[in-house]
Amino acid sequence: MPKVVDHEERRRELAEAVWRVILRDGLEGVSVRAVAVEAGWSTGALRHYLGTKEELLASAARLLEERVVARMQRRTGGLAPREAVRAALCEVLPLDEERRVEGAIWFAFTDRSLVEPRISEEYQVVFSGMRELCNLITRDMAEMGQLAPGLDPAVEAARLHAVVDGLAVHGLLGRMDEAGMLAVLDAHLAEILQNSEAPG
Amino acid sequence: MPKVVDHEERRRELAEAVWRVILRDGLEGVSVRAVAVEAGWSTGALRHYLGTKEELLASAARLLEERVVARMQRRTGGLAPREAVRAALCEVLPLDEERRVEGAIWFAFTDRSLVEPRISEEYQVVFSGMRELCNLITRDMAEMGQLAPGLDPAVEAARLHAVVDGLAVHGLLGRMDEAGMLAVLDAHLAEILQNSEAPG
Amino acid sequence: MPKVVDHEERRRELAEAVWRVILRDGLEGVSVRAVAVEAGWSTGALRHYLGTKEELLASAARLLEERVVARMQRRTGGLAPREAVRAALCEVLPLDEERRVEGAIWFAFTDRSLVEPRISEEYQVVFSGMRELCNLITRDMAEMGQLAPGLDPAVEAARLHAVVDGLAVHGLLGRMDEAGMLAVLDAHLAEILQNSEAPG
Amino acid sequence: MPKVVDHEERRRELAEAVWRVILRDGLEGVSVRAVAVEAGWSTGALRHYLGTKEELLASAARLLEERVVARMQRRTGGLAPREAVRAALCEVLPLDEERRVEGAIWFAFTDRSLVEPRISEEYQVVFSGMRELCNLITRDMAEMGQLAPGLDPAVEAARLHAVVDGLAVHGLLGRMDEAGMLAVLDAHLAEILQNSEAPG
DNA sequence: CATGAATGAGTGTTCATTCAT
DNA sequence: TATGAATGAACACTCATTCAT
Repeated sequence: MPKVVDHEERRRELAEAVWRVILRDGLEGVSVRAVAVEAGWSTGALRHYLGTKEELLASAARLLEERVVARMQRRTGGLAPREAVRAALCEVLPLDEERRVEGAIWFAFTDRSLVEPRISEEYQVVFSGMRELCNLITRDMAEMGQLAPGLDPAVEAARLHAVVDGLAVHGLLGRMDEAGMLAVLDAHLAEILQNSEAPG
Repeated sequence: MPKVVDHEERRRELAEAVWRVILRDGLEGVSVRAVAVEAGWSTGALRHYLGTKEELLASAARLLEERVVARMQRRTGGLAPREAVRAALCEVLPLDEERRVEGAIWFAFTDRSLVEPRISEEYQVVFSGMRELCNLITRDMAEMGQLAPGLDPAVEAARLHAVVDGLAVHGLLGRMDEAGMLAVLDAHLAEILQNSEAPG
Repeated sequence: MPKVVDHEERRRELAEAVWRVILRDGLEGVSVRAVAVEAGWSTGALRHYLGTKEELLASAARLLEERVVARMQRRTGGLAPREAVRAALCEVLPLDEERRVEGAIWFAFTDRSLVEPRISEEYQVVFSGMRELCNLITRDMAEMGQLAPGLDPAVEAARLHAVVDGLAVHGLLGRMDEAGMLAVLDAHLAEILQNSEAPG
Repeated sequence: MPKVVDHEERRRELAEAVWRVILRDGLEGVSVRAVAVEAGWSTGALRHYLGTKEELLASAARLLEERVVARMQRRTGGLAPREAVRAALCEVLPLDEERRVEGAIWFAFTDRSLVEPRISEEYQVVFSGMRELCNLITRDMAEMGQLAPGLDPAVEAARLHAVVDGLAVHGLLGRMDEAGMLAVLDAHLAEILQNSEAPG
């Protein structure tokens, strides 16, 4: 009877090893060997679960989405709609080391997906997930009467997405500090969202 | 008498070869050899003009800035302020093939500068140039009374920059078409800029 | 189960390949590729056993010391002190093909360690081993009353070392034949060592 | 009419440039380019006088002999025989920076001549010059009755040569300081030379 | 005579990948 | 399943040398 191995579990272990390597040596430092050593495996063993370096990185990308989504749910629970929106968006800004690492990985994949269609497919879920979140936000807010009058929810979703991703890029580049990112985000939310505590 | 060679011209040729390689294989695909082949030179010949790979990439980054700035100047001349603003910003959105190419180069360098401080320094001029443009726009508009009331020019410059770069990323990823980008840009400008023809 | 390989054995194989390359092309001719070809391996395979060129050379230097020491022990066993001294010193003179080869290796490393501190460290054991031998000889002879009167054992050790290394150099250069080297060595030993069979 | 150039003068200029490079970057740092830059010439210009790198180094070797001989003559003039002998021999020991550089070059050529017969020929003059000096010393001293009784002038010349070259090697290796070298040299001279002030 | 542009093989090293065990 | 030995091409960079001008 062959040994039973949980492939999915193994892949997650590997993805986490990839992350640790990225944290330590930067994204350029990711090599099959380095990941194997980090995970405490032999180089050959990786091939059973992740055939190529590309898949290795892709698994790290999948982990990215899982982590961000999980953290969003954890941190927006129980919040009022407006605060939940702000909290959710903050989860994709590089406001601390954890999110900076995620952002660097997000960015690396964004770049790669420009020249590698296969990465692009894998990566689509990340982009679409974020766009969907923005759509939900503007649509729900519109339904709740909290979107500023005259704004098109679809256009606003795209604009919000652009603002957030643009801020993330600038933050990752070290050209914008945490306070700066939050100031812009808050200015933007203030503008597109009605003041909810509107009178009686 | 030795053959006379215009070093600056050669460097430009090389920078263009670097661009072609980046477009084809991504920035990761840029190797000294690949650039030499692309330019039709021998590998050793590169050293006369660009000593290291770093310089090679830096020259490609400089070319980017030169081109965008030149085109902005060409296309905004003679326009009214508000139209000039829109025209200038459009020059960094991937609205046609030429700008898509530039955007891909911009993106590659943005990504790379995240993990390579040296690239980061060389690349700074690109980021700073764009940020400065945004600062000029919001400050001038504020001085002309065309910035919407209650907005902080500095924050708005950062927000505008974020919107534009975010749009560029989404456009480059093929997740947003030209019309979409323009719709968001126009929505944004409409919101932050006063209608100037609003007298008594 | 992976192929089992004796790393130490491999390193010795490699060290011997390094020797052959040094003998053929000089130490300057030692390249990772040349050694790989000489050993009949692929370039990449070397990295399993000897990570860098430095380690490659170091292993060749270690082999030198091992061989000379082993031969000295083998050939001085059972000899009377004075004959043992002569026999030991003869082991570092290029008196036959085997010792000429070793001498060439010794010389190459001596030269190289002049300009490369790292090599120098690795090579120290060779120099120190020989100096220690000379120290032992003069000290023991002094204790046995066989050192010529008025001589300082420490200075004599250094002088003996100089004579032997000088002879080795001249022999390696082909400027001195075996008989010449032995004549000088014997003259030197005759001078510094008392005639032991000198009683009443 | 072609420009008249003193080739010999040029070669000397180059040899001195080679020396400066050796002093600055070590012997490994000698490259055709480095020498050309140091001499203030173009790389191509070297070819007119010194076709290959080998010739470049050979010219530096010739300079070596000239310098040592000139210094010996300068520093032994007017000295009593015994002091002149000591002074002459000191000129080939690495007792100061100038002589250390000479020694390093001497050693490099000694090494090279082991594997490159052509260098060997060029280098012969250096070895033979030194051996001849030693022969002169022991023969003259013997004729003057200052050689210790029972010593064979020819063997003693070879021994003296070996001691001096051995000391030079050890000094160059940094394993023997100036005082140590002089102590050994003096011990050796004391032993082979009669005390001259020993009348009746 | 002299230039310096140009060549292309060479350096040590790293790497993703393959495969016999 | 799992190992790690082995491959060989690729990397940036250096170099002695050639040659058109």
